[in-house]
Amino acid sequence: MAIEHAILVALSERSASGYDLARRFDASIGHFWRATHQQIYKVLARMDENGWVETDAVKRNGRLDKKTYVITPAGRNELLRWTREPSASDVTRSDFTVKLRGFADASAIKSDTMRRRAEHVATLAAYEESEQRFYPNPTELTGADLGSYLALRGGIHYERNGIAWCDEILTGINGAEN
Amino acid sequence: MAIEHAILVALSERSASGYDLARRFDASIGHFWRATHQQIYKVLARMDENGWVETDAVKRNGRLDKKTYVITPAGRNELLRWTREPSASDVTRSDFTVKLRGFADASAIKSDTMRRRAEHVATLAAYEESEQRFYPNPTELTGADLGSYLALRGGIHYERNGIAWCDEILTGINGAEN
DNA sequence: ACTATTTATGCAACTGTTTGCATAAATAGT
DNA sequence: ACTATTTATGCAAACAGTTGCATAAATAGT
Repeated sequence: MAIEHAILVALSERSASGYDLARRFDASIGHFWRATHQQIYKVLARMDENGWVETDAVKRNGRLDKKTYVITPAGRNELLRWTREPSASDVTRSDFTVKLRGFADASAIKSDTMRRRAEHVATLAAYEESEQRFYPNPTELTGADLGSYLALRGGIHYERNGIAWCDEILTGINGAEN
Repeated sequence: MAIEHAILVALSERSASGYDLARRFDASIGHFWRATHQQIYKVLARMDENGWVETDAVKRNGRLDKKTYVITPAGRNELLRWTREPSASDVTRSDFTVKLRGFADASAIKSDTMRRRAEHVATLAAYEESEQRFYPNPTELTGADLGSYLALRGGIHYERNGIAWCDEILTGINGAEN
């Protein structure tokens, strides 16, 4: 009930092959919804049966056809229907929080926290670069551009928050050592 | 590679039956790892085979035995081994972010955002109450208590961040309407 | 020329998770 | 007394997602 919709959003921005979609999931959409190419191909086939997407398959002698998927009116309709449903609250399945709560090895948690902090810093830098590059005038955005911008802002908030939490964890662990 | 560990953490705090665990997952651990009772029973059986937990089954004539699960030394060992592994970065599968990015219906997104904001406010209030009640002197915490406290702090950060993002989304959408 | 990577698609097997169903005693509410 | 809820466990089917494998042409690097 969900990767379908992520694919519909991607295809509503621009038509793409399964391969293209896999790369777009790796790049931007993957920040909030990861998917492998195998999974994408499987789901695309199902969506084709549902009539949410159409494909113009290009024969390539010997090889499997190259298919570009296009969202259909029925697909846009489904996207709209789903958008109007209240969204389920996202339960972050957090390995790290489980680990922290268990607190089985303080020094291992400390180094893992430092590693994660560095990841957050790197991702934040990438997001902020995108923000500057693609959205220099955020107050003028409308429609899908506004949506993409606000999604990116969510990522920025998320990473900053992650850094602040890591710092608090490190302070807490260091404090307990004395 | 994960619900097992969440159960080990829960059992390291205190032994419990499958039913108890399901309730504890509903209450506190469920904030970062949801699990149904069916899943918990299945995983407990597997963990028993692995020797990570032991059970003292109490015969109850006619009914299924009542089982209390206790973590074994092998279980504690596995918890320690896992704690020392670097944790996978949590990919929040966020329905809402997909929806926001698609931006298929601004007014639906606006009301969904308001609804989510209210949820964040309510959860934050519950977390803050726990914080005051159970951790009045955070600087004095050590070991598992410190871990639980820092996990709770993560939840507080997460909810505050969620509220801030919702506010930004609402400002953005309202701005675009004029 | 040879080699490695990228483009491009997909099946199969496995693991994980959810949903629906079933059972049944104990307890609390009316 | 009757009814509803809570306690307590679990199977089975369906669905979702991951991992491993396979194919093969085009392109880029040495």
